[in-house]
Amino acid sequence: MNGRTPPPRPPEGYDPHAFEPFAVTVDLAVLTVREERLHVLLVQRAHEPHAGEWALPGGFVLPRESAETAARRELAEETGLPAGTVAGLHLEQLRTYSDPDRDPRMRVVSVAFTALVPGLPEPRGGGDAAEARWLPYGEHGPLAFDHDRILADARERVGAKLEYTCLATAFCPPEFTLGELRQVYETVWGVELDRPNFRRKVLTTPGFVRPVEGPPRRTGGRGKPAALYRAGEATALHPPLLRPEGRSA
Amino acid sequence: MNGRTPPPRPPEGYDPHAFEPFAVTVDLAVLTVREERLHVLLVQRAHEPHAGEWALPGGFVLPRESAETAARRELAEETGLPAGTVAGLHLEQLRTYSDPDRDPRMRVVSVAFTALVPGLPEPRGGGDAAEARWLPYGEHGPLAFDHDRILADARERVGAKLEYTCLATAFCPPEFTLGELRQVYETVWGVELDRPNFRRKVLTTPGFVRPVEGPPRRTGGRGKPAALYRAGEATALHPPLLRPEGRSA
DNA sequence: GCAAAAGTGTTCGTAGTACACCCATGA
DNA sequence: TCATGGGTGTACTACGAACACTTTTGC
Repeated sequence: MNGRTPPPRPPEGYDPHAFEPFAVTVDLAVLTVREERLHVLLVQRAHEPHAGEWALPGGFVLPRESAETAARRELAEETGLPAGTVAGLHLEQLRTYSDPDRDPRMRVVSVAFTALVPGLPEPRGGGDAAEARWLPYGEHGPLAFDHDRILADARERVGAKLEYTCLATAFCPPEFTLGELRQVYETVWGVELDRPNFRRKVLTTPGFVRPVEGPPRRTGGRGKPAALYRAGEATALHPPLLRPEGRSA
Repeated sequence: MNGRTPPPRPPEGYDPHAFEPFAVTVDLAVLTVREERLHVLLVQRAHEPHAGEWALPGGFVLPRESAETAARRELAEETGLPAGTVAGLHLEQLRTYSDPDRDPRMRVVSVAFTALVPGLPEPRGGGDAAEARWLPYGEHGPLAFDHDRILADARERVGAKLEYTCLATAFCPPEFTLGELRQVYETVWGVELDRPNFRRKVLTTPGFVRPVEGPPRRTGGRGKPAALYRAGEATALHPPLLRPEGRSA
């Protein structure tokens, strides 16, 4: 709670400095879609424990910061993106991991976030990480700490949220084609979607996307140029866009 | 993160005792349905700050506990339910609240949980709370700290989860009628559902409920006795059971 | 012309909606 | 007997699934 006076149940007369304190950190599962594959932003650890292993970016929450603020700050530092850009990114709290033994050094409670980013801003390994890179989801060895678990939770959450929210546009640049949007669903879900039906579904959902007025069109390689759209004002999808397995399972 | 070595970005050479530490607590939004209304378990605070005000039950996470463990322990203490019963209750992490100023005394990060309980085990105000009571959702003044926000988040989450999970059975006793199950949906969503359609939907969803073999029937007052069911093995609802507003909004 | 992707149209089946109606019980 | 809630049946409608077909580009 934080409810009753600090002396809660066990320590009668709670002294903040009395016993080993908790550290609070944030971990970031930063996902993007590139080359028809889901990619994760990972950093290579410079120090023990788990030195040399890949891990999720993140860091300590500062004394006067909320976890959300800390997450955005870390994201900006790790990716090298300008603060203004980071401020607009979709960042969402995933859950908190609090196993007493998840970090061998001390008691660390970590608030995990999921961030969805569009383009492919190649990270510049900044900060204190030895290296930061986009790696295809699953094509990295086991991650440090319990980060495999966090990453799996993030992927599952994102997949589920695509069904009933307009979240997919967070993976796309400001202006995108319906083909690109469909790519997001197909990549995250690992399925193929019927193009005509997907198009109808998206266009008939009020507020999901908004056509860009000027008739600019953009080519995605070869084929007919596609109309451009922007994200609409809606956040929820009613009715939802279920993954194909949902119908059979 | 918990990623790199303790000295993360800011504190060069992280000393756990160097500056004011974080305290980590759990807050519990314990919900139940009784008398066709959604009820919340609240405790009356015994000490400052917010002495005398209602608050969500909860408490500090102990040094060797995970947040989940702490939540179950607190739940058992506050409700007076036997540990075995509490072990089987549906407990789910909601989110973590980390605003630096949410507790005036010190820096407290709280992991909030939602618990869904069936019957009406009248709490015995145990523990250190002055009093613990079930109060109808909304019929309590403003809660202490940011507990109004937590409670609202919990209700919203539960309402949404009823749509695509089998969570509703967590509000019911081990054996229940379809009328009782429908009551859960109607109470949480605040709508009326068509009885015949609800029945079909539930019965045709594989694994949602399982009929109790022996033809025991139970009366819910007057009217025809209803068949009894138990929760099935399924956890997800495919396709979902959308709230009526979902179709029009 | 051919391949590839966008965009339009149509058919079909499933599932949700809105009812009407019968059944079993308590007062 | 009536009120109340359980249980069954049915017609209507909406929406997703599947697929045929046209259009516009690059090679």
